[in-house]
Amino acid sequence: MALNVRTLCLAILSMRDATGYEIRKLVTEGAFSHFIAASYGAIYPALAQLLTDRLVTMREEEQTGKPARKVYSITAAGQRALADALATLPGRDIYKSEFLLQMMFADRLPARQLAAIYDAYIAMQEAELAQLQEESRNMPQTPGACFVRDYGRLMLTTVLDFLKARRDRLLDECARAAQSENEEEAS
Amino acid sequence: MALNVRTLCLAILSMRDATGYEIRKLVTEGAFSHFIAASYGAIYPALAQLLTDRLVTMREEEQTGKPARKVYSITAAGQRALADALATLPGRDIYKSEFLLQMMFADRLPARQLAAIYDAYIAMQEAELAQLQEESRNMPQTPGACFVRDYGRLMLTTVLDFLKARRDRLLDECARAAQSENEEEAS
DNA sequence: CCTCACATGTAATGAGTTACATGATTGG
DNA sequence: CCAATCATGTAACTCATTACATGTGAGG
Repeated sequence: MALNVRTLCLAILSMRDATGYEIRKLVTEGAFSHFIAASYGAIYPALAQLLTDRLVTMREEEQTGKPARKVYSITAAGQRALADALATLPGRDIYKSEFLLQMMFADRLPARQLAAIYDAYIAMQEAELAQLQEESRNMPQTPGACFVRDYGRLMLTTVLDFLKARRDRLLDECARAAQSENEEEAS
Repeated sequence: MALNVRTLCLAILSMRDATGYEIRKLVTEGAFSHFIAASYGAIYPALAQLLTDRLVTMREEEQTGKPARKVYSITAAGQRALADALATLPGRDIYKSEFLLQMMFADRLPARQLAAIYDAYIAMQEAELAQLQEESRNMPQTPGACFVRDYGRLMLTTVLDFLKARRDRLLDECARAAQSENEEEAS
């Protein structure tokens, strides 16, 4: 079985108790955000499912005003299910990059736009690196977490170096390619 | 509109005419395979849609025995639609890594299994790099294609260096963590 | 005053995967 | 003789996203 939101919730709950809201935060802004995604519409039903399967338990904490927090904890059965799921994951990555597709056709894009897309991507990666740095401070120091953090840091700095080094060359080559294409059309 | 199979087909057809079968090969084994995925069940309907929208044309080439090849070509309207789609892509990457999730919980995995997962992943990345190298030879030499190829090469070699350098350290740390956890349980 | 953060959840919708169905030719 | 390659396509199904629905308290 491939990675799904249920397994993801189980994994997070194995580190600490959490509410659906907190899980979403971890997944969108926390240590997991760099290699995983999940929305409310997936997380809440997943937690409900885990509860009926008795892989987690839930306690409600009343609050004034806000709806009661539903804090989930993993059970022993959940720990076993997680270990099992982790072990049987096919372990293949899914990488979909709109940016690389755009770059593949860089010479078809108007020069102005290409530069804009490129710089926006650099900014995105830089933001991601900054966030990773931020997270590193209040992150559990398990060997796995450190490994993943270092992995992310290396990848991001490598990408950024490459992007910055190659920027002008790419823009230049694309300008030339567009020019020679125009000449061909004219002839 | 985010990246979908229709846009992907259009993009490939803008480089050269192709059949659905050929598009799938490009996407699973070719230059696009490193940052995109699509199955028959998505490609054939996408081509049919593009045809009714007149963004591509189709000619059948009869063959003895096999079903007729349906060779698709992009139209002028298709070129425009592609340029438009490429320009308006949000340009965000989707990266889902089961491997990194597994690594996040490396100390929970049996040592034997962790090593197996790790080495299998290295082998996978190595295969991917070899394939990229292979492709490079009969690849179009546009600035975009070269950029993407160099990008992929750099990322893969960087990952591989990291994975190989960190292997023994990770295994060691996880063994220690597992040991101290056992001691805690015993006390 | 308005927006953000907190906090839960559902329903409609979309997009693509998996598995099936069919069938000839070629190479080991 | 068996597996792989070529070649098209459909239907059932899974999975998750988006948008909606609801409501308070705090801070600028």
